[in-house]
Amino acid sequence: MRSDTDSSTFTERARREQIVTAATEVIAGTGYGQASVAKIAEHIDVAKSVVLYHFKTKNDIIEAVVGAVFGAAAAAMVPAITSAASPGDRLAAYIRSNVAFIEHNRVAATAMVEILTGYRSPDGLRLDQAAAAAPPKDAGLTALDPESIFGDGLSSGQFRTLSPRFMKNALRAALDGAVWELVRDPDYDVIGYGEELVRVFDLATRVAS
Amino acid sequence: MRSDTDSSTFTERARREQIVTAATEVIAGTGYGQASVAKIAEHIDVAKSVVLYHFKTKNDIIEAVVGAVFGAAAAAMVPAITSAASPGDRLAAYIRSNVAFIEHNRVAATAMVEILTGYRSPDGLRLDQAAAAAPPKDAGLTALDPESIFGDGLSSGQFRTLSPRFMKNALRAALDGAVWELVRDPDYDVIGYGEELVRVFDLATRVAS
Amino acid sequence: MRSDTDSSTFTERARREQIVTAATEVIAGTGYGQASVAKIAEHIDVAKSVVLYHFKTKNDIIEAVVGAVFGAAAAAMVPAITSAASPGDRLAAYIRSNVAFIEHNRVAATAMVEILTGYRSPDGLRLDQAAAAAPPKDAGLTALDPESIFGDGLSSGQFRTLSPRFMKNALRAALDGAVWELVRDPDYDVIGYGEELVRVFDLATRVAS
Amino acid sequence: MRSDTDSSTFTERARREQIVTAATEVIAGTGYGQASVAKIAEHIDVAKSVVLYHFKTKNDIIEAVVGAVFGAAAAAMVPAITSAASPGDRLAAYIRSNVAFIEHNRVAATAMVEILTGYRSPDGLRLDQAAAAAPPKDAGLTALDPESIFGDGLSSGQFRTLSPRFMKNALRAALDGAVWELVRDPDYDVIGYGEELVRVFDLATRVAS
DNA sequence: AATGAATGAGCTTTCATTCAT
DNA sequence: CATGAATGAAAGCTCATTCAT
Repeated sequence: MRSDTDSSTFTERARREQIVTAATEVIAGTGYGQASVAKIAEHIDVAKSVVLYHFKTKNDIIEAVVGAVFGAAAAAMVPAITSAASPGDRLAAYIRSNVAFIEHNRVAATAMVEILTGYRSPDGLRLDQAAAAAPPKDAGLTALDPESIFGDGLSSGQFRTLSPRFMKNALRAALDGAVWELVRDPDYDVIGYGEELVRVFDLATRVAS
Repeated sequence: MRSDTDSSTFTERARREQIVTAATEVIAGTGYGQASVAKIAEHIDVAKSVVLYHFKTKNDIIEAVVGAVFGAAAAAMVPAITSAASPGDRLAAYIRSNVAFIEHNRVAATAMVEILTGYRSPDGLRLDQAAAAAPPKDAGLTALDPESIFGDGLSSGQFRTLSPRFMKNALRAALDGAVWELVRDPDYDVIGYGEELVRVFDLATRVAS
Repeated sequence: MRSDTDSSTFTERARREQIVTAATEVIAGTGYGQASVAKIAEHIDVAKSVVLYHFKTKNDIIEAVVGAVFGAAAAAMVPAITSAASPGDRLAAYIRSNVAFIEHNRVAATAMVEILTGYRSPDGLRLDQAAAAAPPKDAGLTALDPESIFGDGLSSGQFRTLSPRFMKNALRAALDGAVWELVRDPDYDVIGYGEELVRVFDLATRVAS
Repeated sequence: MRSDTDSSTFTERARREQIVTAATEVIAGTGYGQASVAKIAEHIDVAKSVVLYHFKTKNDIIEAVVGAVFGAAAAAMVPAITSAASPGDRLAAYIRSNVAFIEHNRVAATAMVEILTGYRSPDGLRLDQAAAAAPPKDAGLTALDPESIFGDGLSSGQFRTLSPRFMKNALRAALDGAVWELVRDPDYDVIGYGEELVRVFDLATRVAS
């Protein structure tokens, strides 16, 4: 259980992955507050200690889950977004790739939102607040901040006069809301919802004709 | 120890109200997960038993908080909404009255979203899922379901062709998102955010000219 | 379980006393390291939670034990010491009252020494190191510091030239050693040992004739 | 994995020695209670299993540490003591060689007292109690029992009438106390303390003139 | 109406030890 | 020889809930 980066066995990596998956499923299934190390262990039928052998603290597990989901989301979304030319196309690509990710990764997406709303660091901070004090993220992630898309559209005159921050907040909330809706109704048409969002934000950003 | 509305003395009602207020503040302050009965009791400097004497279980407290906040929101929003004539005006009134409520009832609004995301019934259900199986709500609350506004606008031809459910989901998510943003940044301009939302949904519902 | 000073019920005080006694016995019997909250509770046949209901943390229990034993020791020793006139008499009174206390409070004395050697604060400090940073103790306790006795004898010329600190260290170690010896051999003649110590320190402090 | 002395390769012996040293340092540094097998292994950057491969149980490690320290102390003290002619000289040599050992082997001495006060065998016995039931020690160690020195001085009339056992207890306690003092204050003048002890025990054993 | 006391279930975490490789 | 993996036992602690007064 070295914490060095390279010295991980195959078995080790497999177990970690298994635990992260289990944690994701338990969090998505029972909510962040109810997800205990014991439940995660039970989920894959190993002793509680096995989980803590591979992760040391519950927090480490959560961080691993967040990293995995965020990484997967970025991998799925960034290419789609960066290949779009205009801010309008980028916005549509952002929305479509995000709902596509949600549709194809329901459990992961649900776990993510659960963590985002339920997690508190020992100091009482939320995940995003705790992350705000973190080192500068890698450049690719800028593509994942819709505020920059709205900013680009505004400064290039391709969007109407709008507040990038407000628009970004509304968009992120609407997208995260898709996950909650999916939890309520497993047959929810997330893709259709996404298309409606594309239309809404297209109409809402256009310059008056 | 009646939870029914009748047969309650004045003292009884006062205490319950006090406890509900305390619970609201504690939940908003520390998050749903960290809000224990003990902390609520401590907040108003009474014994833990006093709280459970008046409410029997923690879930009862939560439900009372939800009822109180929901009632207050309805009282603030319904008049504004029903006094608007067209669907477009009703939509704007809905948004404006909602952000106004959030702005003037930060604590209550925060507690509400905390509960919405953090609460699970003994069977693992969320509050909204649990409420879905509840008796039909009173008629006035229909005004509070934005889906009907979008439906009206659609059928009367005053709105473009759109999906009332998707639009409602997007709007509710955007409005709930304002609360999270307020939690992150106490100086967040919720009213300004609401005005941007009014614009967005106006542009996004208009029939093409 | 108010933490206010006065508002303690009779039952409350009785239980606390019972728990402190139990803790003292368990510590003396099994050593500080082995004394768990569970063992203390089991010792008086109550649930573990009962103990933590009355004391909140294990540390609080230890502090209560230390306070009780130290208080009892002070009550037994201070009068004897202060009623002695000369430094020589005070020294003898110190030794005799201390071994008498040990003889009549074997369990408490053992627990005390166990704590003194085994306890570590969360920061890794020993009890005496942690206490060193505490507010000035009450005046009566000065009598309990043998260093002052040696200092008085030295400055008044009634003792030979000696190092008060070294003498105090030797004396305290010799007295604490009596407790360890008593643990090894329950029939150990502590009083006799004390008399030999009185002789040793009399001979070792006299001015050369 | 032999714990016997024979049939051990060079590597084997080297590892055992390394582990014993590590254990000594960890115990001295963090206290007996906090010294885990994991910490010992980490201290020399090997896997926990390596430690337990060479020692089988934690108790075995402790015993090895005790044996090593005791052996080193004996090697340092016995020659000095046996080369002294009279009981009085032997006593002084005993004290001086002991404090010298402490001064030059702070870590080992600290570990020793930590173990002496903190260790309990599986049956709850202390190390000395457990050792009491052990086979007769080798002859050289008699020199290390100060009781024999006091006994000799008494029977040869070179010491005043005294109780060899009480005197031995007082002396051992005073010497062990030096280690605690050194832990509290790394600058403590152990040698000076030893000289004071030599004086004290000289004055306290002399026949009245 | 109020509350002190008690309790069991559950939480995260540490640890010595076993075992297969 | 060495080690990664697994595990049960136990630790300190929190909490909702029950009960007698």
